[in-house]
Amino acid sequence: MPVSHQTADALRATPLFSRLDERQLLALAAIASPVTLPARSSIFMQGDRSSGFYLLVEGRIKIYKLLPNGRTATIRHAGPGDVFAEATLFQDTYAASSETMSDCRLLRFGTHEFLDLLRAEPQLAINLLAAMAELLVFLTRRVEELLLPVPARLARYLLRLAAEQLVPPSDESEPASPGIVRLPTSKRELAARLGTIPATLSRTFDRFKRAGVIRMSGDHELIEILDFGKLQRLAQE
Amino acid sequence: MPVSHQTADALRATPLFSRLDERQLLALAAIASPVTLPARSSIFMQGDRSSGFYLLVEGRIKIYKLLPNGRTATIRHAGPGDVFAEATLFQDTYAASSETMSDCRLLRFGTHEFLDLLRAEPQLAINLLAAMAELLVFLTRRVEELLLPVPARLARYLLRLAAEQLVPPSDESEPASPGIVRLPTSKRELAARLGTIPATLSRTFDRFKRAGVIRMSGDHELIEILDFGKLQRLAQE
DNA sequence: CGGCTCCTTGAGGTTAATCAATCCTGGTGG
DNA sequence: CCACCAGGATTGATTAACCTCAAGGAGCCG
Repeated sequence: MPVSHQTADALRATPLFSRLDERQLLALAAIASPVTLPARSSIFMQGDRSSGFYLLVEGRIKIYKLLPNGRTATIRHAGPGDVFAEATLFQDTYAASSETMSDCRLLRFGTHEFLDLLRAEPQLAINLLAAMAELLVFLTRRVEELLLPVPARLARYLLRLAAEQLVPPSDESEPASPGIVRLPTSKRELAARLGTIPATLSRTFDRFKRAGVIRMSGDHELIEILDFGKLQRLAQE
Repeated sequence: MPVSHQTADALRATPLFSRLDERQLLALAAIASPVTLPARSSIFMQGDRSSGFYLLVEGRIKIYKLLPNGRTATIRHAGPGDVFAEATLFQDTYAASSETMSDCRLLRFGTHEFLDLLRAEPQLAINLLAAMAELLVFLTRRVEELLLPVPARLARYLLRLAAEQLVPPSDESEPASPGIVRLPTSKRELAARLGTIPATLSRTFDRFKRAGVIRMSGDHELIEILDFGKLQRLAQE
């Protein structure tokens, strides 16, 4: 079984490529280059000449921009099944930088080859449009959120996390207790993701704790939400 | 000459629909509904059931979200030739609200009809992808900018304005003097667009004036950039 | 038991929002 | 022609949020 076989499996599991038939999947697999990277590797840098976009098969990555003052603006995080740098299909340089946050397996699609495929397969183009539409909505919300105070941003993040983890793929052990969420990143990364700094995030968590909204057990990545109502109120600034 | 004829003209002038042949343009024109709105009209509201997306033929509009605290987050402005609410093709409600900032002529494309066309015309899908890619880059920059201090945001805005107005369609009288830009919106709208409030914007303009970076003549919408270098430095935080 | 790295806590300063006048400027009517 | 009015724009004083810098834990691995 050639590499492209397991590649096709990964493609099949991706919303972007669902609704494609075997023939189309194989054509895709044929132009996909598998990439494996350890944690904290740079995938591409803002301004680099674009060489294609990526499907994240396994691991977590972040898209960010370096701010002139040395800080970094995290645009978004991505996990398995997510596609990133799609915009590069129509731009000749990357508009942001990207780095793995854990060990990652990726598939890279060369711009030219993928565009050819796109022209031949309307369904693929439409799926990509749908994926980009989702991203647009996400970024729109992101802009909105940055105008809210930090506690509201954190509250919204926690609520979203809770909503996502309520219906988990659940091929895992824990039955995902309603009020308990697991932070998928370090506090440092979360602070960046929320547009703030670790110190402020820490204090905000503390305020939530003292307000009886959340509780943190020994494991610092587990957060129990005690009062959804209050959290929702906090999310409204 | 039916309405669809002048509609087709408007379509032809739009990047999104360039590269389509006559037949395709007419098909598009057939499903486009002309809409005329006076200034300050609501086009759609966040949460409304989506009824299609828009091409702005004439005028200026803004896309914004109402924040829980009463303020509003301006996501972006749009002008003639711009398309907005494209994401709605794949979402069943509008993710943000939209309002005219001046008298406007628009073309509305119904979701269902446009999707049909999209399936039939790969080139159309690819053009739309390109447009969405551009928007993604724009929103990415927008997220980044909101993490910069207000003076840097204003500086970047002015620099972008200057860059745009350097190569104007120039079917107008003024030869677009190198250092003079015209604000396309009121200060109030600009403040919202920059994620701040009029008072702060005013003070920031004042700082720029006192630093010898800009000058404002009698007409308050005209700004002369005296020191591009300093402005660029300000844009870097 | 160091020596990491990550997170937290503390003191202080800066930015920008808020609240509230005041100032223009253009339009209106006396 | 000028007084007046309404809107936006500016300015001022104050407050609150949050960043900065810096010092302490706390866990983890050699």
